[in-house]
Amino acid sequence: MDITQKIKEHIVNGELPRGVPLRQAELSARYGVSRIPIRDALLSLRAEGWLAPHGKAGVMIPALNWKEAEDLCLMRAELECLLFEMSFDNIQEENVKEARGFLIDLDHENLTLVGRGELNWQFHNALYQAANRPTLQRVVEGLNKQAVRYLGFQYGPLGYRSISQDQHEALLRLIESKNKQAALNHLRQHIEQAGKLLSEYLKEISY
Amino acid sequence: MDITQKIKEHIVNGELPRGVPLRQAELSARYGVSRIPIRDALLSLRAEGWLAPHGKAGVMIPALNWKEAEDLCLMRAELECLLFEMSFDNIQEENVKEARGFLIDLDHENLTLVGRGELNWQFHNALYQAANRPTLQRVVEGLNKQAVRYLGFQYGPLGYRSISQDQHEALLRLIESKNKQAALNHLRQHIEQAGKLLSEYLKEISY
DNA sequence: ATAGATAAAAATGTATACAAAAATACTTTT
DNA sequence: AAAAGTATTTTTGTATACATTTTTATCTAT
Repeated sequence: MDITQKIKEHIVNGELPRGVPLRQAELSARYGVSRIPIRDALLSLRAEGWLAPHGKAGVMIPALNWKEAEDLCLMRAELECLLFEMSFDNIQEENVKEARGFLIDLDHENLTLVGRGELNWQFHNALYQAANRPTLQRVVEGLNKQAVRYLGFQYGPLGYRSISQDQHEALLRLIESKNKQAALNHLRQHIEQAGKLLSEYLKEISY
Repeated sequence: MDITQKIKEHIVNGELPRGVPLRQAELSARYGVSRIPIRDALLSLRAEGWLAPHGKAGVMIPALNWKEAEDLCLMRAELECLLFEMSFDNIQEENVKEARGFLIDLDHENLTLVGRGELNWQFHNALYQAANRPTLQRVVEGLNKQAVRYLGFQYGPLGYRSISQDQHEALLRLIESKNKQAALNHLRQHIEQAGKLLSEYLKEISY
């Protein structure tokens, strides 16, 4: 397994400390590799928004906050709906079938949070494939992968898992019935609702 | 000057070859540093969309294409308007003054393309500062910096420079007169027009 | 005591050397 | 002549060692 993925996992499940600088030498020892691949991982993670600068040269795990959660969901709502609209008329049975496959995988227990986040993205992505818009798709992918950092809350205290699954299934049925406008609205609501739930919760616990 | 910036400069002005794999050893010799900082730069540039994978391990400079240009402008239009709206009511005189400063800098000749792109972003960013939305701002920054790759066309064959400057000045005046809706519309048009011009042009020359 | 300057330490950045993987050239076979 | 397999070369990935920068601790002056 790739070091970058391991570090992500340890960020979401709290095995790595927030707010304090992550030291390359420590990580190097922890993961049993030299500092070079660690540096590569830190560079990538910083570019993806998983790490923030600490001081002049160090990095740290940034605190989760409602504003970021809200921004990520706002952006997802705007861009994913745009992408979904571009895709809708070209979606094939095969795409829906693929998406349903990921939905089944998501029902399994013992998945890591990052793994669950990955499947969640692959479900959505299966529906965007038909848009044939690589750049838009890549940015949306980035947003989804950043949102994974908040999955611990959504699946933990917020018990969002079954709601999410139901909405996903409903979305697939709207696609199959070729109801474009309803599907678009549903997707937007799906994303916005998750965002609201999450940011409200984060606002509460930070007081 | 940072290696990453140098490579960006050489990508936009065509000093580095498109489509073929960039070899770390070559770049290492060219820029007079070891392969480690080169690898760091390539990793960052790939994360920012300046480089694409080539084969299993290499990277290359991707071809410019109308679809990407269009996507970048579509995303900028959606997200920047959102950010600008959040910012508008809190924009201070000082912000406008700062923005005007960047506008003056942009009028100078002998600027590199990347430098010009940087100033262009700083102009826009000065107006978004008041939104206090770091995450949204960071993503918008990423989009703007990717768009720099296309600046060679906009400022070259399309002669977009003076049009852009005029629109920037007009935008500032709309802000000063506190005409929110007009300012929002103007910003959206400013971005969408640039996008259309660019993608139409790219479609033409590729046939 | 506190602020600033200076020295020690710890951490990051870079170079070189080696290992692993990938791409290429070359056979061999059909 | 084309395809598949193998050997060779090239290229990337990683470890170790060293240089530079940054941070922390200590000391001095007010």
